[in-house]
Amino acid sequence: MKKDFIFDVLKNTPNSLTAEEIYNDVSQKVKINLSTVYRTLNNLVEKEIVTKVVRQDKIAYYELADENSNNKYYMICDVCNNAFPTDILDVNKLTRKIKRETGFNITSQTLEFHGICPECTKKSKI
Amino acid sequence: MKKDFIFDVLKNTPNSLTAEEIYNDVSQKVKINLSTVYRTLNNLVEKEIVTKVVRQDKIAYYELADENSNNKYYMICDVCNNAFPTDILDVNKLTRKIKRETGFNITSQTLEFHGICPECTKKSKI
DNA sequence: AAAAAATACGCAAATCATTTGCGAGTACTT
DNA sequence: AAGTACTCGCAAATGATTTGCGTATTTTTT
Repeated sequence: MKKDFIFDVLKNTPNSLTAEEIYNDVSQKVKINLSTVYRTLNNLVEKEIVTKVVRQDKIAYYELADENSNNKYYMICDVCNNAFPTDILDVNKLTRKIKRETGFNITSQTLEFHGICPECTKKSKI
Repeated sequence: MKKDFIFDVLKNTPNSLTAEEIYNDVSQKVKINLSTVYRTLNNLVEKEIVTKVVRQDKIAYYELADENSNNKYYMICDVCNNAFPTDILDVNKLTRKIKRETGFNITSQTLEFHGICPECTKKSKI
C-alpha cells in the first residue's frame, strides 16, 4: 500500500512537509499520484496519526502527530524559509491556563513566528 | 476613493474580517468589485495599516494594525466559529524572550487556538 | 481458490480564495 | 486642456486541494 511509503517519509523527516514534498519523495520509489498523497494524508490526519497545519503561505504542512511534543511550533525565517522548532513555550501549560481562566476548551493550537533566523541575520550584515 | 469605505468597515468592526465580508459590507453603500477589495487590502497591508492573518481554514482575515495590542490572537470556537481575542499571553514579552534565547528576530507572529467556547460547551451538555 | 465485497488508486475535471492583465474611467500635474 | 498617473471593473488565470468515476488491488466470504 502506498500509505506505507507516505508514512515512511513522514517518519524519516524531522520537520514538517508539504503534500508536494512528500509526493516528490515517494515518487522516487514508486509511481504515485498527487491526489493519492492528499487522500492518504487526510486519512492519517483523521486518524490523528498525522498533524496538519496551514501556515501563512496557505500551504498545509504535515508531520507525525507526537502527543507530548511542542515541536509543532515553529519560527519560520522570512529569508531562507526554514522552519525552526521552538520549545520556548510550554503550550500544554498554556492550554490549561486558558481553560482555567476563560473556560475555553482548547482542542488544537497553532503558533507561527515569522522573522529572520540568526544565520540570515548574520549574512545580511555582511 | 473606495479605499475609504474599506477602511471604514475595518475601523468600525472590533474583530477581523474576511475580504468577502468586507465586500458585502461595502457593497451595501457603493458599487464595488471583489478584486478592488483584495487590491486595496493588499495595499493597506503593505503600508502596515492593516494586519492580514491566514487561519487554518485557509482564508485571510484582516483587521486594523494596532501596535500595542495582543488582540490579534484568537481562540476560535469549532462550534459557533466565533473568534474570541485572548490577552492571556503577553506576545511582545515572548518575542523578546525568543530573541534573547535563540537569536531569532521575530517580525510577526500568529497564534490560533481552536476549541469550544464556554457558551457552546454549556449548550452541548443540555 | 474463486467469487463477492471493500478499499486503494490514477486521471481529469472541479473548487475556491486570491491574483492579474487589460481597458476604461477618474484624478492630478504642468 | 493635454498628458500622465492612479483607481477600478471585468474576465480570465492561478495554485493548492478535492472529487467523481472507472479500474485495479486487496480483503472477506463461501
